[in-house]
Amino acid sequence: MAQAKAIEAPPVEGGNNATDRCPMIDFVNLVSGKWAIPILYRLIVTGCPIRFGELQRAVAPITQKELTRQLRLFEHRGLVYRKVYAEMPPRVEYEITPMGRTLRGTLDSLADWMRVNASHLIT
Amino acid sequence: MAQAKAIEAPPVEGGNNATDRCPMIDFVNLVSGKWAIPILYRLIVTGCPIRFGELQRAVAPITQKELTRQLRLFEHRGLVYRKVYAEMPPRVEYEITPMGRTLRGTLDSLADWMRVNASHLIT
DNA sequence: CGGCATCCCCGCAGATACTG
DNA sequence: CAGTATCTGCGGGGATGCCG
Repeated sequence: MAQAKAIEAPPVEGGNNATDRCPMIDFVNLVSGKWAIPILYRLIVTGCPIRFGELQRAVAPITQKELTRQLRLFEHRGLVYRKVYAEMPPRVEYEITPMGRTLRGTLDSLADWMRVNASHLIT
Repeated sequence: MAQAKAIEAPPVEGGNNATDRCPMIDFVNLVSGKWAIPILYRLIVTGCPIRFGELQRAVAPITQKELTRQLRLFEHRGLVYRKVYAEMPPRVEYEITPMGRTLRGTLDSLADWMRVNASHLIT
């Protein structure tokens, strides 16, 4: 099931893109960076549209630049919706997409593991 | 470093150590870097001692330097055993620890998600 | 308020060569 | 074969300032 015989990667026909290896590499490429997972997880547990500023406070101390960058990446990859309201002052809301939501179980598991083992790990 | 201020850390009951924030941040700190998760996962699915060279081939195309660095980090954190044989030529074997092994379910889930969704994701 | 633009630092990570 | 040393770059990501 979750086996990965990476070494002798069977030659995939056609111009398969870079996702021919271990799925872990794909995952790291997808959520690389210090803030990607925390942002995603926040959007998932929130579950409803959330404003930029509120999100930033929730994932503090991230900078606006980085939060914007990551959100744009997620939007481009179909993990996050972005909704702009033509108001004054401006309002922008972000929300996890159904596909993004399917990460919930995995990320919960991850968070649980971390909560259990954080105290045993040397920093 | 990423210390800054604990903006609005909700008071957690009991003795509260350095891991007072979102466990996701701890996780990213633990396995930051391009190769950490692939290496760890490889050691987990292998399940038995594996030589340095073989591990490197399995997680190709990682460099020796990076593989050494990550393995040392994992060893220091109690996720990986390191066993040196006084032979000629030298032989060093690495193995996942029981604590590291407990990550299996989480990482399997992660890999499964990636396999399912890789094709839907814009690179 | 959201989000570009700019400047800049530092550490991940690659390439290469050398040692026991 | 495993590991170290050195050089190098690239980009993540922080700080600040301006604009609609």
